[in-house]
Amino acid sequence: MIDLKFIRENPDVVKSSQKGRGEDESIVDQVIASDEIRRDAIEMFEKLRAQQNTLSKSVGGATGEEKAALLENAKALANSVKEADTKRAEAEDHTKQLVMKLSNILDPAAPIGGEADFVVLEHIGTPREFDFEPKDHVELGKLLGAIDTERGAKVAGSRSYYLTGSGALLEFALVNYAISMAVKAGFVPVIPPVLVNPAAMEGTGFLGQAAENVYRIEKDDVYLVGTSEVPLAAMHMDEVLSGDKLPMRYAGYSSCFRREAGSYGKDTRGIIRVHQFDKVEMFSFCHPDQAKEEHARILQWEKDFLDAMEIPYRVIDVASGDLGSSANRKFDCEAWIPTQNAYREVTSTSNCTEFQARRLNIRYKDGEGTKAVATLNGTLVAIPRMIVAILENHQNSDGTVNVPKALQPFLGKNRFELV
RNA sequence: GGAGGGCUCGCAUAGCGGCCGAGUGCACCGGUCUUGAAAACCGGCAAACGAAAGUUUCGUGGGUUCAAAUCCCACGCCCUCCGCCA
Repeated sequence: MIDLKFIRENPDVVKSSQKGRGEDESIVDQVIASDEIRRDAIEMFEKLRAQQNTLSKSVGGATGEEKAALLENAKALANSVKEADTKRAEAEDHTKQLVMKLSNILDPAAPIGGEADFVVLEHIGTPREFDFEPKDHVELGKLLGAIDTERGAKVAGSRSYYLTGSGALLEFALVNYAISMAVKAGFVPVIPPVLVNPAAMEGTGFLGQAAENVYRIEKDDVYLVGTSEVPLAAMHMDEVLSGDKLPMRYAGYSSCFRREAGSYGKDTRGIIRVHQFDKVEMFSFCHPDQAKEEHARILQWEKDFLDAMEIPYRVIDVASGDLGSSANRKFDCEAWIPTQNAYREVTSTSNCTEFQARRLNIRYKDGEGTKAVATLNGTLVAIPRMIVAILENHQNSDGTVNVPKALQPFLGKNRFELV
């Protein structure tokens, strides 16, 4: 949610941001018109209410005829108050609905355009030259007894899989490495609920355009989260944080559930795009003035992780049209996937500035008052995609796979053998 | 799933339909006193919007009333007991 006052004072900024995203800019004028009605309605209501309060107080002290007369007046006034209150509520509701339609204001530095208009910020590492035909992760997963997509489909449908043997061990190693790295960096490790209520889902912005990708358990009115960003952000919903404790950083480990509606036919082979996976997510509540620096730090931790996995990757500055509605800027790390001859997204970090916090009512307090915090999120490791990257990049001609040095202590071996 | 109890300012509690945005204790902040500290005493201390007047907030939402923390209804959460259960 964008600050209403900001919209009122800077309509052009909001409009050009909407335009940059390819979204409706006329909402801005609608908001401003609705806001005027809203403010008038509030003023009207508050005036009448003040009158009513005074009058009501005098009724208590009065007696006899005087009291009867006062009551007469008070009754009439009560009706106008009720009417004015209804109008006020409607106007506030209407305005809020409009404001909620607006996406976060773009960082002016974000590239403008659609999915293909990203800017490559840097390349790290060099894609390996194979002196044999590299196998893809599905084949390697079979040879190593690490991934079983066939039985996954049998039991749970398409885009489902079993991680077995080395695959399961690799997940534990990745998670352990990620969590120990996060703890060293000062993150509080968290195992959050993955079943959340509508307020949490709505507040983090996943019931808008992203709603079709969310699993909902209708009977109990709860949702399965697609990322622990949801429970981590909502953890401090309706709270006032103390300014001197910022930034507050959490590393959440959870399963993530995604319907993947609208991605039929995309990445149907293997475990690049699945309905359920585990992920370690970084989340930070920070001072709005420091959000950009924090964003850079989170990106650096993502890079550190990929460096440790010894995987070649590039960092892109995601274009405006491809940002989530809460993000004002987003960087993706894309790992080199040899058999696809392409870089594919493995981690992603978004700066949501105060947008998400306003929706969730999360503020901080310092000497200057109480204001919305900034929230940022970033993937430390999303298991399946990292497994794909590791298997494909570190494979040997016989199908065995070398374990990156950083993971060796967690696995107790330096190579995954064939089964 | 069944039965009961509860949700008020950081914590603990008081609260008769109007004198309650709300008392008390603890904690906290400032001061006096003290070589320093403790104790004692004095003062302050919920939040949001607003330039201010003022408005809103006693779990949430509705209702009754001129007037609701206080009465009524629904929901949520917490606690205790029984049943079931990893």
